[in-house]
Amino acid sequence: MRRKLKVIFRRLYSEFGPQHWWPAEDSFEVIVGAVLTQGTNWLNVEKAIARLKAKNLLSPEKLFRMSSAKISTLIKSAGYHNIKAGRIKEFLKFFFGVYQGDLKKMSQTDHRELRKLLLSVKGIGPETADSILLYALNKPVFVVDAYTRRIFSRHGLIQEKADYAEVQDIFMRNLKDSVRMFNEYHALLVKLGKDYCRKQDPKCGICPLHGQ
DNA sequence: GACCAGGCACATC
DNA sequence: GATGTGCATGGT
Repeated sequence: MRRKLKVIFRRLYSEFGPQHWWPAEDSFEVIVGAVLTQGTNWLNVEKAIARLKAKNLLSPEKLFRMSSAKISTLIKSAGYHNIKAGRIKEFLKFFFGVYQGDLKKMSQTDHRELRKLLLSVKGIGPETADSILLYALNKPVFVVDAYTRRIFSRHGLIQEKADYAEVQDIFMRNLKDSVRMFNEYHALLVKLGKDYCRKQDPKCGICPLHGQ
């Protein structure tokens, strides 16, 4: 598996090149984006982020002071907006309650401990927590998403219903503890997923991993 | 109009 | 513990 994971990475990297993830200007934007993208097309997330930015409201302090109802109207394009507004507020309550809204302070917590804390926030599950850890705070955790599962199960490398921790373990046991590698690998899987491995994509059989 | 998208919590069996 | 369902907009 170790070798296979490396071969797949090299194949994807030579096909698509560096992905420069996460597509955001700063860490807080990553965090908001990580919540907004839950079960949602990234294009719809971008619209919501753009709206927050246009109104100069994409800051921890401003959103912390804002009502959920108000946040909800601003992020409408991202879908599930009532739910997600509440989730953003829940995160901010935790963030200000424990770290006074200071990203540096949060980043100083051991990442395994921080992962547990993030998972205790209602609305933050494993993928969102790991996205925050890896892409906002540069911690060495591998992010598993729907594309990762679909791609690897279609290529016979994992069981279709393998759970999150199981899939994550495969990557983290077999790859070096490298933030840069985890960052790029996940981003490349999403790229492959979007281009070739959507739910009923006829191109799936001719993706760049075919035959690997 | 149908189907899908970078999840998660909660109910029910 | 597994499986199903609600949450919702916008693109293809």
